[in-house]
Amino acid sequence: MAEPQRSRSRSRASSPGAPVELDDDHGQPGGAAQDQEEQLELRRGPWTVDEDLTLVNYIADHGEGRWNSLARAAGLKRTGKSCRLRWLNYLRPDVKRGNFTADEQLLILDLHTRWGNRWSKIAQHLPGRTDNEIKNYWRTRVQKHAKQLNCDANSKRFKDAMRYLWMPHLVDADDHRRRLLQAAHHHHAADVAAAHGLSGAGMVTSASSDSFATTAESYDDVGGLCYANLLHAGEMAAVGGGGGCWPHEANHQGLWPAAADQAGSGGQFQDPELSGWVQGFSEGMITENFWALEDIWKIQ
DNA sequence: AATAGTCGCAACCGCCGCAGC
DNA sequence: TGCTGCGGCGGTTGCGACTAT
Repeated sequence: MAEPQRSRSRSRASSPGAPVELDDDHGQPGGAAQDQEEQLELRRGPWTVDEDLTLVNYIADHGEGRWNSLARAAGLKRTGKSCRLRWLNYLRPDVKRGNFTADEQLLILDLHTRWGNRWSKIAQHLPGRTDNEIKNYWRTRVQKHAKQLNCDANSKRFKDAMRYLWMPHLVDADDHRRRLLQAAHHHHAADVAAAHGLSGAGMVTSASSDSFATTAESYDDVGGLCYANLLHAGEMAAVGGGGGCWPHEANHQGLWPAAADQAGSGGQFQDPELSGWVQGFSEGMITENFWALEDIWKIQ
């Protein structure tokens, strides 16, 4: 799928943010002299705070769309494309920042297995995440690990490793985290209830530590929603055709073999070259803090 | 403390498809 | 039907931040 690299000049190498002459952008036709004058003024490179404010305020007043005319009307010396990208990837109020949760990682792996590099399509299933962010995640994290395994990220071998090792453990991590959360909630509820001489049943409390609070927020806000998206059978059927082979779904139906089983005899994952890695993977995963992607791979 | 190497992210690029004329 | 402009997409890369030596 990798497209051959196209030769091009990279203007960003010279003085970021400085006005430069556009050499190509069919959104900027080079016909009229006035247009050429405007093109000479166009900026590239990192956005300034003032530019961000201008764009945000303009969109707040007038809404999105018609990016080229928006850029001109707002007085931004940027291409419409640049404005659109900045808004969608960074300024949009619902854009979510920070590390991907285990849920999100799992979802990305799932959807990439199914759709390949259809980043925008994948992003539609991760609320608040942009295709650019997902693409970056894949290229920097996932492909790095594929490289560590000496296989291509798009190869069957790596996909098998993902399907039978990585994804099950991410699910385990979520289950583990869910249990911890429940325990934390229950524990806290019980404490409060005891203090008030009440039964803890049915009480809704916040987690009792910062880490739990963070985890709870990310899980409830993101993971639950993602799972809800994923586990709608109708959607899955529409998405893939034959949803029965859907690893995530199968796992939740109790049909998905555990990684340890795969590492041993009789599993579907029997790549001899990865057997050592698999063994280490299986033996090293029983820890308290194993939902970070990096942790999963560190044990190799 | 200085330097080299690596990583992650923001932003750019060209290509493609669609809509309007 | 062909042309033009635009929005969207996936691929790529420059650069700052971080880490290792």
